[in-house]
Amino acid sequence: MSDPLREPTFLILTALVDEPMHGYGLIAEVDRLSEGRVALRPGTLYGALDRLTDDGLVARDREEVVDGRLRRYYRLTPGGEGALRAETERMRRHVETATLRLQGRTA
Amino acid sequence: MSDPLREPTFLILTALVDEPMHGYGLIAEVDRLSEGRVALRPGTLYGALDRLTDDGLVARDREEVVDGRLRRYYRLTPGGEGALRAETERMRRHVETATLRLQGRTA
DNA sequence: AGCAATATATCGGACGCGAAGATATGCTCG
DNA sequence: CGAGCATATCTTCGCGTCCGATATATTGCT
Repeated sequence: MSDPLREPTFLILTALVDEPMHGYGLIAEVDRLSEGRVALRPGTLYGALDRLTDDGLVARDREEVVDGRLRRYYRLTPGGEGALRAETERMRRHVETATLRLQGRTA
Repeated sequence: MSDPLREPTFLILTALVDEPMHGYGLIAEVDRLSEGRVALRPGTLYGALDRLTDDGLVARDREEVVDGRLRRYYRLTPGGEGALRAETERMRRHVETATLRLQGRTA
């Protein structure tokens, strides 16, 4: 398999599951998804979107101009959804493993 | 809070929950914990142990010589256990969030 | 008029990981 | 008995992702 996704990348993909979003909108959505814990920075965001586009996990969607400002939308590709599912499952296993170990805490 | 732990680091801490282990032993234990999915490399392992020691998440334990070879043991510190618990909880939230989104998949 | 918010983008540095290799010892099997 | 493999630690170098900072442009709000 591939490398684990880092936290910002994981949350970007998660945010795009429901519907296409534009970059700046993702900042607010990731903030919401993470309950204020993850504040996406521009450098991280746009770098990640370029990379994910190159890797085929997201794709450029429509463009809109609202209030004279360009919004560039991105959507999750099937490959991106698959990657997110795989990553979620990987994390789920690790959480399970660690939780079990931390419960049986006697040594 | 602090930065997320990367996968190898997370598994090293998890492996040390039960009892102190030496570096080379951790390679086998992480392999087992991850069901063969994560093969810890020497560069990653010893780099991580030095870093985690500096950060106070693990500490040097006893040293043994077995068959003429030195074994340098490390143990999880209270701070290390706390960091592992926090990280596990963080991942658990992300897994939950992503799982919910992926389930309600209609768009 | 001026400042915050919206929206995109780029650049440099930090940091963890992986690949590769160096070094040393002892066990095993042909 | 000798060669190779497993055990055990450690270092160096490059890469990828993220962050901090900065740049630029437009509109809304006070």
